[in-house]
Order: sequence, then C-alpha cells, then structure tokens
Amino acid sequence: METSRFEAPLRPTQHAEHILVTAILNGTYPSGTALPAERFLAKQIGITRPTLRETLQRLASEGWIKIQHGKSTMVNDFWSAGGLSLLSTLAKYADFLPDGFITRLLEVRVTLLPPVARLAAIQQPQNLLDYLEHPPQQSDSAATYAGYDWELQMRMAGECGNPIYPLILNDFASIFQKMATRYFLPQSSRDASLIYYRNLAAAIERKDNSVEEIVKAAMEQSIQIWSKIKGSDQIGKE
Amino acid sequence: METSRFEAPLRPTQHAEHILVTAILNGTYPSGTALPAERFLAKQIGITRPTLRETLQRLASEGWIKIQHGKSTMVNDFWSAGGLSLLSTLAKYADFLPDGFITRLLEVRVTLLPPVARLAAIQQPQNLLDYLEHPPQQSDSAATYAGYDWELQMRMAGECGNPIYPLILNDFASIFQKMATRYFLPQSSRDASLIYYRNLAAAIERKDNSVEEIVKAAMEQSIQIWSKIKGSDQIGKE
DNA sequence: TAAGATAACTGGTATGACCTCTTACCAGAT
DNA sequence: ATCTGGTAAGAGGTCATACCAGTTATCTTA
Repeated sequence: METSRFEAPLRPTQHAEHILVTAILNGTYPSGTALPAERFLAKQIGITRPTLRETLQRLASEGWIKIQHGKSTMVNDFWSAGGLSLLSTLAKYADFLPDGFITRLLEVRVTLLPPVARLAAIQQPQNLLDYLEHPPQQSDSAATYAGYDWELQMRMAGECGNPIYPLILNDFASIFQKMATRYFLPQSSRDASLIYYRNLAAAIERKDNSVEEIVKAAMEQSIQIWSKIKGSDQIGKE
Repeated sequence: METSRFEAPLRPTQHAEHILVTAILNGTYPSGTALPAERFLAKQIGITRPTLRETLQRLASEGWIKIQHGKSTMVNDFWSAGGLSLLSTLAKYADFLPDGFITRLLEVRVTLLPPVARLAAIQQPQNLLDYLEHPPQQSDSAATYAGYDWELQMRMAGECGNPIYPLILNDFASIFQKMATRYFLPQSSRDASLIYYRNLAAAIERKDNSVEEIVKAAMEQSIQIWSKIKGSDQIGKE
C-alpha cells in the first residue's frame, strides 16, 4: 500500500497480469480475437511459460479469456462472459472503469442490502446492536469510517442466514473499499452515516419491520452523496 | 457430460482440484489449518509442482485457500472468505452442498431478478417481447425449458443497463443449470413457467409497472415448486 | 474427388534447479 | 537478562527446457 509513489517492481506473475489486463481493457486484444501463443507471449512479456500460465489460468477463471487445449486462447467479452470476481481485478485498473460504474455498484447494493439487513435484524439482532453501539467518532478518519461501514455490511450478510450474500459482498470488497475512502472524505458523508447507524439501531430494537426501509433509504442517499463527490472532482474521472 | 458412468481419467490439473476440493469439503483439510507444502502435495497427488500450482492459484482466486510467499498455504473458511465464483466449483461437488442450498440461491434470485426485470422492461422492452414470443412447446424437454428460462434471465440482466447483474448471473450459471434440468422435469413446472412467460409479456406491453411484481411472484412460486420437487426425492438428497 | 495420413500449429504436463520471503533459532553486544 | 543481528531451514515464486496431447489445415493416396 505504501508503494504508490515508487515503481514497485511487480513480480513476474503480477507483471503478466498487468500487461494482459491492460491490453485487454485498452483494446490491444479485442474481445473475440485470439491471444498470441503462450510461448510467444511469455517471451514478449519477459517471463517463462509456467509463470505465464499461472496468470492465464487465473484470468480464465475470472472470465477474461477462454483457454482450450489445441485451440488458440480467445479473449472474452468479459462483461458478458465474466464472473463477479472480475471486480477484484478491475479495481486495480480503475482508470478503465466505465463512467458511472461505482454508481452502478451502489445501485446493486440498494437492491441487495435492505432485504439482507431485514433478515439479519430478525436472525441476530443482538449481534448488530452490539456492533452499532460502538460507531466511529466524528473525529475519526475516513479510513476508519470505511472500515466500520464495511464491517457492518459484512455482519449483516453474515448473519442473514443465506450464505450466498457474503460471497457476493466479498467480491465487492476491493472495489468498494477503494471508493469508500473517498466517499467518507467529506465530513457530511460521515455525519450522514452516523445518523444512519443510529436510526438503524433504533429500528432493530423496535422490531417493527422498518429496518429494510431505513437501510434502503440510506443506500439511496449514498448514491446521491457519491454523485456529488465525483461531480466535484475532475470531470469523467470516476 | 457423457462421462458420468465411466471413470473419466481426469486431467492432472482437474484431478488435483478434485482431490483438494473434496479434502477441504469433507474436513480432511479443515479451515484455518495449513495445507501440506507444494512439493509434498504434488508428489502425494501424483502430479508435478507447476501443474499443482496452476490449480492452487485458481483455488486461491476463488477463496478456498490463501497463498503467501514464505508462509504455508492456509485453508480458508470459504463461506466467509470466498467469492461468488465458488458456486461454479461447488456445483461439481453438489453432494457436499448444505441442505437447502438451492433454496437459498432461489431466495437471492427473488431479491435480484424483479428489479432487473423492471429495468430491462423499461430499457429494452422489444428485445424481451421478441424473445417471449417464442416460448418452448408443452412437449419440449426439460432441458429445452431450462435453456429457455436461463436465456430469459440473461437477457433481462443484459438489457437492464447495469453491467453488474450479468456478472452475478454468470456465477449462478453452473449450479443453476444443474438444478433447472430437475426443476423442469414435472409437467406442472413447465406449465407454470409458460403462464409466467405469457403474463410477463403482457405486463411488458402494458408498460404499467407490473413487471416487477409478476417476476417476483413467479420467483417465489419457483421456490415452492422446488421445495416440493426435492421433498418428493430421497430425504436430504438436495 | 473424397477419405485418410501427416505435419504444424496450439495448449498441457514433467523435471529439476535456483530465487526470494518468512520464521525460528542462536551468537554476540548491551 | 535482554536486545540485536545473523543464519539456516522451509515455504512459496520463478526459471529453463523437454516432451505429451488435442486441433486443424494440408497434402497425400485410393
């Protein structure tokens, strides 16, 4: 994390990933076309074939490419063929993300989290209440808020009784954390969340089925807040 | 797919996956413990280290294990550390799936698909209508219905305007297809879906915002149907 | 002309050596 | 006795090269 201003000499396997993913994203290897042969690619990238293959296998499992014995490895249209694990890799190359992508992610959260929160509030209310009793201080850093907020989501997913939701959230983690540190930069964002935490705790205690609505409202509000944040930045630099 | 009754001699890389995943699922390698060293594991499985490593890297990217330079590779609690891509691998070892897992998956669909359908019906109504005009025949096979139903979901996800949803659905694909061929076995299941397709088409044409409700009702009904199907089977053989 | 062998792709696997990181242990200095 | 730094063992990371195995186009040959 501290290597942002240094040219961290990427390990061969990471270097290969960087080369390949960048090339796919910027159109050097358009979807539907064949990737160069492994032997050639390895030499070109400057690593050996076994090392390259480890990276290729990983990329294939995420849906970037399609490997078949005998045939050439093909580049996928990862938006239609890829899995959710793409997000973790995409997060590393956020510059290539389409405009408004984070907003799309937040929209999915609006759909997912409220029902999850409702279930969790029914299944394990005490667990959530215990956690909500110790929110961050107003003076705490954006990173602290980001961590607290993420942990809250994970708890809700973990306690809702459906093991699928944590899996989805885990894939959101990387790209989500990345945006959260920016989201919580303004004091107003942090204040809004503190109110949300308070309201949520109250709703859970009331047990009056208002949890889902409260979470949904908060998630929708977060989209508004985010749109202002990215709007105040350089245009098109989501 | 045709190798079910033959001992398909798995390729070394698949063999390794089978060995490892099975061992993790049945508790041979409990979560939190260290995996044997690569050199040892490779010899034990009967493959070479580079080959084993390709498999290990894949499993790590799915969240089964955690690899760190210098340290021993650790077994994760994949339910809390894994990503949604776990589903594609889990589908191959369905015997280990917890009871009611498919139901949990269908419950997630109840949350996800209705909003997606609503958006898709607004964005690209004609695309959906065209597709819904050619539903399967009553006499068609379960596999045909499974394929048609899946394609419908994918279209809705693809046309809803949010690129995240297709990614989620793609991860559902393997395990979903597996269950769909059983789901559509009874004639009653197929009939119910035909009615659903008809109602959905009508709702899209009306443009009266009833799409979301109709899809939600159908998804909830599918859970009921599924519970009867698995109930009529051997107990506990989800 | 059509069927079959062949050769030239491609990815898949095997060996065995060496590099690098982590850790525990131990000698030397404080 | 404790802190510090070095050292060695063990784990994963990479390399180099050779060979195995599907795919496909081509070039035979009937």
